[in-house]
Amino acid sequence: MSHTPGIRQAQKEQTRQALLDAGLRLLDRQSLSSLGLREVTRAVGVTPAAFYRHFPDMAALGVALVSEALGSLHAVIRNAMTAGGQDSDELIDRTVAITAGYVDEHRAHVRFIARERYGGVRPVRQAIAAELGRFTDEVAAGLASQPVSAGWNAADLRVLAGLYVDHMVLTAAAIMEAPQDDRAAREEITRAARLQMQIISVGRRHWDERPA
Amino acid sequence: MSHTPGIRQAQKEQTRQALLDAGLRLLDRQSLSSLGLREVTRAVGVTPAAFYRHFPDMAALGVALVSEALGSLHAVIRNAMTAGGQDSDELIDRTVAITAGYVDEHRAHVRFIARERYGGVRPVRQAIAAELGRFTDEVAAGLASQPVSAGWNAADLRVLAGLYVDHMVLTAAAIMEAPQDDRAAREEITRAARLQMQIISVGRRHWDERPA
DNA sequence: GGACTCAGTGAACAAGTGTTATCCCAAATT
DNA sequence: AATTTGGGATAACACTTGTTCACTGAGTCC
Repeated sequence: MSHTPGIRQAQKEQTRQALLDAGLRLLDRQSLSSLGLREVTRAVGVTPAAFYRHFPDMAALGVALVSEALGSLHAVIRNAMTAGGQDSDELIDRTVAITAGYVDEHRAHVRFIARERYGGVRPVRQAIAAELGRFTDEVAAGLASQPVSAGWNAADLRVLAGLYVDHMVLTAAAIMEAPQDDRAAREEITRAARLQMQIISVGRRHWDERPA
Repeated sequence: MSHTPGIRQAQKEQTRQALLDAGLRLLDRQSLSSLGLREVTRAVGVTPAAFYRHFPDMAALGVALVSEALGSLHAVIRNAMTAGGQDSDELIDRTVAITAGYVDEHRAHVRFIARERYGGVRPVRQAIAAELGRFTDEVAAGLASQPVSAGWNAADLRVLAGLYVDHMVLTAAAIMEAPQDDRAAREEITRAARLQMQIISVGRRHWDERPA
């Protein structure tokens, strides 16, 4: 399908992307449920009616933004988990560093996800939940392939993975909320995030030693 | 101050409360940044101009809702932490049960907090962050008074407390998002929440045994 | 090279919005 | 009993909003 690129499709894709970009930028200071169609088209320099050539409504634009924000993240996660040193602390340090780096490069996307995860637009909430669920599956699969996971069943491993994923999202949100230039605050946040991940990991390693 | 109750103040307080109630109800399907002043006054049956007798703008109403939602929770937390059996699993079960019960009784408030924690209205975000910070302090104080906390310094204990608080908020949000009558889904969520708290608690107990 | 497709235009629509100034009248104060 | 206070009503202000419709003109297809 879509056998011919064509000038036409390229131009359409271009203004579609412009709508997404403008929308994301305008969502800096408000949430999706208050973002107006005219507001977006005005920012792009296009007639309000043109919006309907790309999205049926703002909710659809929001769902497209979810894909844009989270779609490219699967590869990152897989890399981070499978790569390199088995040493737990180093893996944690790297995970937090990757998270922090991702926030710097995709600040607006991170804000959007944090804001709309429990936001006022149902289809967007569902899209985010579905995508985070996929992340959880991938993390669970990664955890399962580690020797420490002996004695864990699949269901419990997914719950553990969910804990990691939620923690990652919260950490990203916290970094994003901190003033961009306040290095001390940022260091404090990443320190806390590392510490929390370490606590969870220790709990995982000593899981079978818990009191009956 | 406010030496006389007076019919006047009582009536004022009454419509103020009506504005808060109507606002909270309307926030079921949208977020604060899209909630209109006229929308709220219409729901109460009052003139738009009357709104200004109680709040300078919608952000102020939002901040008031934060107090209403989280202000009464401090006592609950203190009770839950100090009360009863030292047995860890039982404490966890009770904590999750209390959380679930709270969601049932204050569904709209929980939704509001989850939605606006990273929402589009700065003063509201700050109010929520401040209140959750106070919760974290209280939990940290509670943890400090437990024997298991030997060898933990205050800063790290606060980070651990933050992990518990964030987990509680996420659990409440998850319960709230599940269909109200789907008992299976709800049981699955609370099961996961208990398991996750247990992992964290095991990590805490075995903290000093982690590899150098 | 002529027919067709379709992204974007321009204009009009019926509502909706926050905010202000002025007035009213019951409660509070003296 | 006379005066002041202040919560709420009324009405108007100048905009903004989503959606529709027939249209134009460049890109595509045969």
